[in-house]
Amino acid sequence: MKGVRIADVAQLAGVSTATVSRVLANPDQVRAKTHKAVMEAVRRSGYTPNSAARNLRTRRTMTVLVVAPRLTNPVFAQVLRGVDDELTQSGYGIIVANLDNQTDREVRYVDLVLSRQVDGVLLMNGRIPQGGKRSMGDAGVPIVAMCSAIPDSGIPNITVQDREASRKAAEYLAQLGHRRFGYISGLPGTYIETERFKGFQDGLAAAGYDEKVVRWEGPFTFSTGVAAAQAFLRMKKRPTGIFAACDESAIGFVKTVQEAGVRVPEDVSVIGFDGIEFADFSEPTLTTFRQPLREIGRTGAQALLKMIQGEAGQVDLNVRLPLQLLERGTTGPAPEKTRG
Amino acid sequence: MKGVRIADVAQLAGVSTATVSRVLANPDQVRAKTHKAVMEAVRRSGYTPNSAARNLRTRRTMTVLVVAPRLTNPVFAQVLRGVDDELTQSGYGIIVANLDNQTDREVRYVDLVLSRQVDGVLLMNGRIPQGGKRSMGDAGVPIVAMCSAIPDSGIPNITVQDREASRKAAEYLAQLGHRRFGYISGLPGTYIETERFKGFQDGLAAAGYDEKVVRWEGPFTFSTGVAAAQAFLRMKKRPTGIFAACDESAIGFVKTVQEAGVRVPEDVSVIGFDGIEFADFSEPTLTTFRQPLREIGRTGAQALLKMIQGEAGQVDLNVRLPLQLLERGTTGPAPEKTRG
DNA sequence: AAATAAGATGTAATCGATTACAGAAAAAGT
DNA sequence: ACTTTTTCTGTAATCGATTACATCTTATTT
Repeated sequence: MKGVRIADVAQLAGVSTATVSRVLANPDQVRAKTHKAVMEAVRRSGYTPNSAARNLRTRRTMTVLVVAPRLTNPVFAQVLRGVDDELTQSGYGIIVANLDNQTDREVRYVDLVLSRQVDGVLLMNGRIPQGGKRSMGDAGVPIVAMCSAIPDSGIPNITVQDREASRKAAEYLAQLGHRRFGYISGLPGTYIETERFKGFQDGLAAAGYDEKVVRWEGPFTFSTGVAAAQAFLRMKKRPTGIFAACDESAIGFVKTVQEAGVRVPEDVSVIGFDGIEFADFSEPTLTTFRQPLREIGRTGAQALLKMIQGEAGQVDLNVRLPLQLLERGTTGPAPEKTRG
Repeated sequence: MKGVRIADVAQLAGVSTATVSRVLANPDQVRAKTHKAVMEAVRRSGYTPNSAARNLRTRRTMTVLVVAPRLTNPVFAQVLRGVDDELTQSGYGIIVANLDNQTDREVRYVDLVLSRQVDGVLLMNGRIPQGGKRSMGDAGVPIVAMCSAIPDSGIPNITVQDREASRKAAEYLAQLGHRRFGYISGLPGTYIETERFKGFQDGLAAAGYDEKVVRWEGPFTFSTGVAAAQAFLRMKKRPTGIFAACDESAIGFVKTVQEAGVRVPEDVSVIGFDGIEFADFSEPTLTTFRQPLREIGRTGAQALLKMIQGEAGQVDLNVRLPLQLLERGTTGPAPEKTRG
């Protein structure tokens, strides 16, 4: 309620506001004696700079917006930690936009950016948020995409080798003797989903089994896996090698088929994607690709910081980090009778 | 890069900056004709108000800080959604502080509040963040606590009936015939943890078995459950009724003992706390108390908004929401031989 | 000791929007 | 047509910190 201003501190220390400002921003431009007096006045008055005034004058906010499609998805929560590591260290603050998978939530964050409340934006939602006729890109604020690239946007992106990993998933299943395949998608139409599906198809084609893949669609959630499992259970001739575009779907699938008496991995093998912590605790432990989530966040934040500092030229447009296949409990040899 | 100012719009529309400002803030104070002309100029120029200037002048930021102990914990992510529901509707923005269980991360958010970058604070970490000699409470900014109360602070809090539920957990296990009990704690010393442990003890006392409870300590994580399970497995005379202060620990425990050949719930029963989505997909499905997480968030946000609007008197100091016991797969009758 | 350079500090303009107050225009009343 | 009232609009102060520039000290060189 009080409102201690820089002028109050200046008066208390017997100097000008300019000097107080210097003490706080460039301590070495000021004599030791003055410095001490000012710091004492700051302490006594309990002064904290008003950031609105500072932002107005400096035209910087030292704040970055991070857009997540859904924050309850551990993947994004984890990437966020990496972002936080990096930005905190550089003195930047973070505003998190949780879209909860609803595109109409984008609007308000467009305003946030256009009204210059942030110095940069990190997107994990795979598209440039729009609102009315305005786009987040209009402001000229630096943007970096993480997890998903944004095609034809020219926006630097930090992703993983989705395609390569998905291809490997197909090869791995084929090698275990599986001949009928199922694919549980992520949100249809998204870049990330498309890449993973293509990779899986490529892998099957390379192994010579691309004809036989059943595809179940839905968002990146548990419920998609549950729905896929229900469809699976209704089939007469079931696939035995399943690849899910995210761990949550994979786990939803496993749990649901198990309840119907199908054994994993004896009757059906399942591979997930992401390597969320929870995948270590499903039963059986989920075979999956572990993403370097925290590193994605750190790398993205580093790139953004460079752009904010005007070194956009130094930023790689496409960084693709490798994934690690964790061979665990939900995959095994195909059941004898189904082998090709 | 451009920087369209309100003065530019005013010039374009042939009016004063005051009028432009009015059109945007109080459209009914201005003639229809003028309104139209200004809106047209706004559209043509692509004007968006500079929020730093606005915040400086109005002394409000329309932004709220939400402090979470750990964002990868689905409990807090879920509460955050409820907060978001409410604040977004009222036009407020959200800054999320993810402490990642490290107290030293509090510091920067103290500055954030003291420098008036937010109009209010929602705490989920069970304490008032401190930094240096300053406390987040010093600024006179409205604060509301969620999930955990902050004793002796006078800060309004929205919590659940932790104690009542924990007591019920004890009664439930006792009623199933269990006579030897285990308790997997949350972060020792926290209000929430203390409440849950006390409740569990009370319940055991009421049933007459309070002598026999083993306590394993650790934070609210999977790994605490894993460690508890390892200790459990080393015991000669093992408890059969386990209550965990959070679902993640419960799941970590279940998975780990299962790997060692212990059957759940035949050999040991486990009750969790929280009702995270993941608990629906563990094997067996976790018996737990479901918290109304989103409602906690909404209620907390509503209370904070009232305080911001100067109606602090209208705010209940202690709101305690009920929990729902989900009786599921990880609990069952005590093994015959152990019955008392 | 004087001249010059380097360093520290102060003055005042500036960032961009809001709003109290005054003044102009329109509407209503006589 | 002329006041009076009501409704709009403009002028200019204000929010609080930063910083270019000027001025005044202190240090260095000759």
